[in-house]
Amino acid sequence: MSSSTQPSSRGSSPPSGALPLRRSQFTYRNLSQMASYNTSCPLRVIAHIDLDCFYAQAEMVRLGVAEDQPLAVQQWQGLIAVNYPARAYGIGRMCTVTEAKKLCPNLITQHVATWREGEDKWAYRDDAAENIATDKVSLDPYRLESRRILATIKDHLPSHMQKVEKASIDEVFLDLSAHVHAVLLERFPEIARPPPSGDPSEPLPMPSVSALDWQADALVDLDDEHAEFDDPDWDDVAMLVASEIVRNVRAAIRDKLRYTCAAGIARNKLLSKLGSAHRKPNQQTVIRNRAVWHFLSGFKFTKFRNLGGKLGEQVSQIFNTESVEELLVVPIEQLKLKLGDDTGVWVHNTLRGIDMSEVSPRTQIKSMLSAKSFRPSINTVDQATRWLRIFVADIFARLVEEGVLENRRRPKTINLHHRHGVQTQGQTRSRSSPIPQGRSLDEETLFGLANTLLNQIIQDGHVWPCSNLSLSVGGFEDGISGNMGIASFLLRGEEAQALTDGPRTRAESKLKEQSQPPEKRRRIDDGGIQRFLTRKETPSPLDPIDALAEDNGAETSRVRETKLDSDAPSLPDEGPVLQANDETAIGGHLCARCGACLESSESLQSHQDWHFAKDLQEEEHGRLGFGNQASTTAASPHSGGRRSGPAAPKRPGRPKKTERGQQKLSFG
DNA sequence: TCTTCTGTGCTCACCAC
DNA sequence: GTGGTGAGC
Ligand SMILES: Nc1ncnc2c1ncn2[C@@H]1O[C@H](COP(=O)(O)OP(=O)(O)OP(=O)(O)O)[C@@H](O)[C@H]1O
Repeated sequence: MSSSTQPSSRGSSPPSGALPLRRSQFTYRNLSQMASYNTSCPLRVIAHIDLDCFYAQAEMVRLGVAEDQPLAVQQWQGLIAVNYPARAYGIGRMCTVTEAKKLCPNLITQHVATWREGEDKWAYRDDAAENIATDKVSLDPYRLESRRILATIKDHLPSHMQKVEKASIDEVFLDLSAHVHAVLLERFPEIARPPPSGDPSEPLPMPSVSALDWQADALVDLDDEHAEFDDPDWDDVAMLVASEIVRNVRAAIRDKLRYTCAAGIARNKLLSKLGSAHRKPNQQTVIRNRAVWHFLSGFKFTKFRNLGGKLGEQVSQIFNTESVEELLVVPIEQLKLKLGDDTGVWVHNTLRGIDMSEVSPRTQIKSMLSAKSFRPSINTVDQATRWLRIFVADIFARLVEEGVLENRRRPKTINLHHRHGVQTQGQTRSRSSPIPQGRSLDEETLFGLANTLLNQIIQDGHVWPCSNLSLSVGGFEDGISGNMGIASFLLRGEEAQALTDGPRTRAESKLKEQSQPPEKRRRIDDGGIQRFLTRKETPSPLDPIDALAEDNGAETSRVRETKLDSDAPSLPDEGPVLQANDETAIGGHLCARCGACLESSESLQSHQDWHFAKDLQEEEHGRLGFGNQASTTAASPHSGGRRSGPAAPKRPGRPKKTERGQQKLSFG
């Protein structure tokens, strides 16, 4: 149990006993894997940043109230966010406004902004709570603040190393591996040189430091008895560098925007997220690899991502425990037997803190929804139509804020959801339609489409009473595809970033983990290879990347099959990934530049365009302070894409990905 | 304090068809 | 591609 992720094996197995000096457990290859964001790199460093009581802070900033002023954000009669000073009074999300005020008479309860019929903009209104029947909540102030915060975070990372995933309105993941790699090479010239033997599998020398100075607010989790006896190895140093970066990012957020946040730094998303929740507010937690087991063993596994719902419930029922420690003794065969192969392996890995999921460099939204619950229900077409106007105003304003009108990135579909009946029960129905792409998109067009959808729903009958309506638009991601001239590669900001990181992003989306209900049995199979080879989601420049990602089978199989190691601290990963045999076996089109195999000549062309754009970008940015040439390879598809494998254990049961994973297995 | 709790208002991902 | 569900913030 403990031993698998324990550093117990740390330092005990230098590959070559003949070396005179103590060597790192990591190799030169491991080090260079950082530069390419390889998900199985044992030196990978991921950060999770979570804003403290976000909506409450947003209101504090907007209103300019003192830091220690208790404040809660009100939505109708409930509280949706409570700041820490107010929590000290025992006020929580469950409280009603009245209860909360009783607990703390000094409490500010700020109602969220609302839309109101006849007004052309959302506004903060004193009488919002009494107008639940006519007002519609607007969460836009928080979305706008979220964007400023995201921009500040990005601004504090080197322009070509902004691997940032917006995980929710107030959370981001950062893959700091390449950034940390660059810093390491600068600070430790001895590892910037090539391996003396010329063999990348040679162990690195140990870091030339004997103790690491973890700053006061970087909270290092305690290790068990033996841990601190070992000198720091490169993974510890990498975490330390990352914690400095994160501390600086947090300082920028605080100094420029006046927001505080919690952060977790660890080797993957799973652990960094648990880390950020561990000490709040306004603190950061580092979970060094050697501390992983100790850190996890105290948890209930139901706190882990994807185990908080039905799957977690199922697991705790079957094994009669919610304790990580107790479940760790269950053999993988047993987990596979009871949960299915994929889910069993996924649970086994997750319990050990193993998570190879990618930080997807995505910060743009994919859909937008505007909704209203009716209490009491509404009963006429006229009422519904008037709500549609408000939804459209809301959505249109948000589209404008997104810059959708300027960009070519516009939604492709519009969807109306309807709930029939009273309260939260009742069946739901929805109708969607394409948004015409020829002409410019305006509010009236959207309203017309929404009305058409409403009429369709009405025609199907059983409409009234209606307890909920929502309008959404989606399909944004296709906007950047289309025909790809060179010009379309010369995008700024995030779109350019998306292109740059595309390979890895796409790789992730294939094999990464997904969330899924245990019940859905995944079929291993069938559509397998064909589907794998022919899949075409978006004809975008990202595609080549997909192709690049395809060849990670070997790694995938290795991981899935047990050894928790590649993501485990004790075993630096050797990646089997060097050969391109999978691709050639598939019979694709090879890129002369990086050896990637593309699905078609068209994909190859796009891929080559990508290289071109990437070159331009690098030229523009110039070389950053790398100690050597590593930066060239850092973001290039060859290293990153091919090697980086979604060795991720796939998530619980989901079939589609599972299929792909299975495919990969058959390849590997 | 903690998504062990409410309800509402979101966003994303997956699945069958 | 369309419509339904689940999970999380
Ligand atoms: N079920 C929900 N319904 C509506 N809004 C929610 C819900 N859960 C979370 N939110 C909103 O999303 C924001 C982020 O949620 P999160 O879970 O991170 O808690 P938080 O309020 O930021 O507090 P913490 O400091 O514990 O992170 C919150 O401020 C909150 O208002």
